[in-house]
Amino acid sequence: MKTLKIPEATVMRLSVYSRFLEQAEHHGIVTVSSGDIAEGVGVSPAQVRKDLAYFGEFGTRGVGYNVSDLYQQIRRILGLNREWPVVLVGAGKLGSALARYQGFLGRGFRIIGVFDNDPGQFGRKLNGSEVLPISQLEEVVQKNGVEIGIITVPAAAAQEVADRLVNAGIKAILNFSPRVLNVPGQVVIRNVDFSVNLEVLTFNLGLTNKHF
Amino acid sequence: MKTLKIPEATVMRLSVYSRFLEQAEHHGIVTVSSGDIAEGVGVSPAQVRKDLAYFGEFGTRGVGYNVSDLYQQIRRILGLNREWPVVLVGAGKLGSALARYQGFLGRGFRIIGVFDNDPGQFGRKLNGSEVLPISQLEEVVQKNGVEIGIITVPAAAAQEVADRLVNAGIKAILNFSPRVLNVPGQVVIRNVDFSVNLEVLTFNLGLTNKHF
DNA sequence: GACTGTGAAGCCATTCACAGCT
DNA sequence: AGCTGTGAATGGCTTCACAGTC
Repeated sequence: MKTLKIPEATVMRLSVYSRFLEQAEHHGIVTVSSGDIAEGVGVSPAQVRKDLAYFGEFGTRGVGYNVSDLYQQIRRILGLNREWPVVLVGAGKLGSALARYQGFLGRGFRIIGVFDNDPGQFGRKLNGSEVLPISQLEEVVQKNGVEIGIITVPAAAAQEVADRLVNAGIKAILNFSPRVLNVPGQVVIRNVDFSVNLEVLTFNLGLTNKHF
Repeated sequence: MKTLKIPEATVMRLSVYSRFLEQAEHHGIVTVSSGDIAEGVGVSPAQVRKDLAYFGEFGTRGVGYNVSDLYQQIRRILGLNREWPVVLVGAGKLGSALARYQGFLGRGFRIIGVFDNDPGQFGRKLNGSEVLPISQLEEVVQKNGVEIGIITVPAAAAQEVADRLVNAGIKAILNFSPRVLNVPGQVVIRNVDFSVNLEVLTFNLGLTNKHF
């Protein structure tokens, strides 16, 4: 089993390519070149080809790529050729918005449980499932073989929730709280930090005046 | 004006360091070493020192960094030593959640206008401001000198909204829609794409079985 | 003794440029 | 002729290792 390391940037771009291809297929386009994809998503054609080359040869020289073939291949590479059950902890504003977000479903993610520690939230309906007490987290995770958890609790509670998710058997966490979380090495974690993103913007806005 | 290029990863880490320092200050800690910061945010001590070195010498050899000094320095570097008015377009679930998110205020961002094209939304109160028709976007942006816009509309409407923001004079956009946006080169753009983040997780979960 | 600041080395990702196929 | 696949070159970020300072 040769484990060639794939750059994370490549994985993120594959996800974007797959959405581009989904659109292209929807528009009835049969074949695209690396240049078409590149233009559509804002990268270089060489980058597109290199990214794909990590995983095999999907195109035809002189022609390009078959849209639906490549789309399916990338979905398979990303692990999207199945449905992924997801639990979400934190039924506040952001958690509720995510639980109702339709974009996840179309890509194979199904939020099967929303948890909170505020009894006032229990039973609230969110897109099919209802808000459950956090005490039921372990049971739901284990009964459904859930591997992915989303954290949308305030910063102060985030580490405790992460520990609990890991203990319940979760293998990957998407963290929306503005906190650096400690998890065991085998657990995959990604942070989506709104303030960091805004601050990259303000830094760049400031560059015009400053001199570093 | 020497314009040394700063890696974007460095800017993102600075934002994380600043939050770590905010916490440290709050706990009454006076001095920290690069190793302390590194441990707190999960990077190497050398990385912390290199990141800071792009901007000057903020520490004392043999001692470390003064917490509140360094905190203020980083805030200045990121452009956070002022308040930034922000407009948000798209008063759906996610937009409403963001408009109410308290974390922004503490870091100097104030959402002064929320816009939508659905008359059913007009007038709804969101944390002080109310939802306005998109036709008033230009006026609010210009009257308040707004430079930052947040897009939380569905994918199909995102490019049109981006064009409109740029036309109104917006200089930086935080895009939450799952779409690659075309904007003029001088406009800074950052994408926060929930699906891409989840798909990086599923890719990594799949790595255990697959062999690339 | 402890810790910063930094050139040099090492590593990783992107771009180039062209051979190879249709 | 057109476009992919890929080794080689480039560029950029991170780590190393140590001189400099307190």
